[in-house]
Amino acid sequence: MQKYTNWYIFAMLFATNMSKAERTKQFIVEKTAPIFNVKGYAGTSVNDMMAATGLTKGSIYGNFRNKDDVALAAFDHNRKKVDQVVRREMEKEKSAKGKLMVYAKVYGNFYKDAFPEGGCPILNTAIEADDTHAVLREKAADAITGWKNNIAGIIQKGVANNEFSADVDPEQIAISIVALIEGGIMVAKVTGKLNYRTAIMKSVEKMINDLS
Amino acid sequence: MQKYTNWYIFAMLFATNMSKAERTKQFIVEKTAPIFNVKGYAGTSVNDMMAATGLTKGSIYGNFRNKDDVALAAFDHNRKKVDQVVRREMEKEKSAKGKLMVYAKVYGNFYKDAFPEGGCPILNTAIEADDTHAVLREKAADAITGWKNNIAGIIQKGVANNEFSADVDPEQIAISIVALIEGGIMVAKVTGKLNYRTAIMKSVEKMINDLS
DNA sequence: AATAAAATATACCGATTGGTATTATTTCAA
DNA sequence: TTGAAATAATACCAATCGGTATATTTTATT
Repeated sequence: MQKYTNWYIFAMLFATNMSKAERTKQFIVEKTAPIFNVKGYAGTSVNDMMAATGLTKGSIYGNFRNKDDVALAAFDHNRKKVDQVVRREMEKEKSAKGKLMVYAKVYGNFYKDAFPEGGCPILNTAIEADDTHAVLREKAADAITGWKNNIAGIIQKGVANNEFSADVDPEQIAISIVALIEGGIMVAKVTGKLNYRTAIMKSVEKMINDLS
Repeated sequence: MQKYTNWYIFAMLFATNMSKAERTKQFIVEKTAPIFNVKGYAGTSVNDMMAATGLTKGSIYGNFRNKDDVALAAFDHNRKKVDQVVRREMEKEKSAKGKLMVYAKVYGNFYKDAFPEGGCPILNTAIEADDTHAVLREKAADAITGWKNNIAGIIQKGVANNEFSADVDPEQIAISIVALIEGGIMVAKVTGKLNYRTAIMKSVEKMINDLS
């Protein structure tokens, strides 16, 4: 009579539930992520989220506990979007210098679609959250440190195979490249001047070239 | 009978009015400026402004048309605060290199009181306002460009008296120094790591040293 | 097709938002 | 000291805030 064990039924229900829930959750995140990146956390209202998704409060709050949860997921989503482009472009490069130059290219806006609306989510989140939202601030800080470690690792490999000179300080250069790029994004975005961006990216390239 | 002409009475009343009004306006700006710099424009409420000043709405709205006006004045105030420290320190320096190094020193946090609570107001305002508040965005953009011009002018003088080599591009270096410093402030603030800040400021110094 | 559950919509909540009109108080010249 | 103007405090406004409880519709399983 009983075709399925209780365990199986439970598992299927659970799995179905999860996959559907995850689908709508993903939908909400995708639609709200650019808004959080443009208006910021404090500037984005639940009404904005409803307008962006076409869903009602009940639907949104059925999938997320509160605005915070959506904002956190939206940041992760925005970050992943940039990361994917960087990783994809970096795989094409063999040399350490080539890999480092990917950052200058991606953040120098040669790949416009790399960034979500509103610019670099790490930068935006760092500035808004550093004094007001501990969890978001730590997420932004982790992103910075991870990025720095990534660059430092590439530099170290370049030193190891004599592509770069031995007396460079990988950590110092790595965090400086991060700062220069992020500062460049801010400057270029707020002034809207393309030549500012290209000038700063030239400095990034010089910083990389000075390694060898 | 009439000791004073109508014009004189009007002038005195006007002057008195202005000076008193300016005093309370100044008070409101001074007290709210750090809050705008920490919480941002969208994150700062009229209640916050009342709490910071100890004044009521009637008093605040009697001196400012709306929240916008206070925010604009607060930005100018915060900017001036940083500018004053920079200018004061720069007067002590004679050489072009010495003058440029002032930025590394001031923004490298050797003068902690130079910045209002919340960090660099130009950076904070640029990030929040670039997509949401045209007037504030332009103020931030003007600050960036003015700062860049200031640095470029110093470099040009350094080139003119052979302190720097003739083949440097003052504009390119100037905007890059701005970007590196602002990016450095963001990185240092969000991570809280002092060694990040010192590493980045070392790169600023290198950028300046490379001029000669 | 029936049913249970999951997803979404509706309607509402108290609190807070930015802002205003009015009243009370302070300031200051005459 | 007084009277008028300047300033600040009070009380109130509609709108919106983030969030919740309940009702309705969709979805999936047997």
